Amino acid sequence: MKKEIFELHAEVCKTLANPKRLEILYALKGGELSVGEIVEKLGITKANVSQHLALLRQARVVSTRRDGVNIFYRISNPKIVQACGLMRDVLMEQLAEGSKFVKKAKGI
Amino acid sequence: MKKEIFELHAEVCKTLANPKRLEILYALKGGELSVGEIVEKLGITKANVSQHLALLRQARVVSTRRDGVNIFYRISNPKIVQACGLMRDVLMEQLAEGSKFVKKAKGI
DNA sequence: ATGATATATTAGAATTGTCGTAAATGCATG
DNA sequence: CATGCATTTACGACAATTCTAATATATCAT
Repeated sequence: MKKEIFELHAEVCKTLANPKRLEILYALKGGELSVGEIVEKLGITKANVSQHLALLRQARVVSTRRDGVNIFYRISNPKIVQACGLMRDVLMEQLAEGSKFVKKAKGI
Repeated sequence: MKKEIFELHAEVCKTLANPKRLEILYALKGGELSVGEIVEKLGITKANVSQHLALLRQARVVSTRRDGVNIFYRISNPKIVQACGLMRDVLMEQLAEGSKFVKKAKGI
């Protein structure tokens, strides 16, 4: 019953489970960008950016708009950004906890 | 600078990017469970559940408590659940959109 | 210490993800 | 229609995941 939901959910997570794709998403947080602009901004190969964008598009995490020669990408749903923000929060808390532990271990 | 953050963030996402691990997480939403209870609840091999739990533990998504022979797992941070909830929302919206499209295509 | 139960770890095979190079497509302009 | 620019696709090499089956560790009771 719910198995398919978990699989779809995992697909979405898989799409977010790559540092370059996350970097692309965060670049798009400020508004839509063309492929070329993303390439320039992140310093990744065009082909590679295109491949990652294809995955993001396929998962409907981003949407596109063509303007002449350029194709502009934008984040489809702000909730994706929210979700990423929460995960980042968790990460930051963990890092803070981590340094606390380090300090504790060092007796500071 | 931020590259490491994106990599850590991707690690967290990778941890969530598996249907069985998501199923485990959702099982733990109702409170802590022992490994055996998870195995029973989800119908996955013990070894496999253990492997998935190891990954979740490593990513600090879950925490453990030993009580005699049993080890109880719980979700470390409620924000993880929140994030998953948002992603699921997006998914549901997409599914709704999808059926709308289907209806449109069929002329209903 | 031995056995019984719960959990964890390991090894190896199959599948999947990533990235680079090169070739291909789409669109605009001369 | 030929050329140039933006983007995508194809394909091969390599790394990472996932599963099963077997083995190992930990705890408790006897």
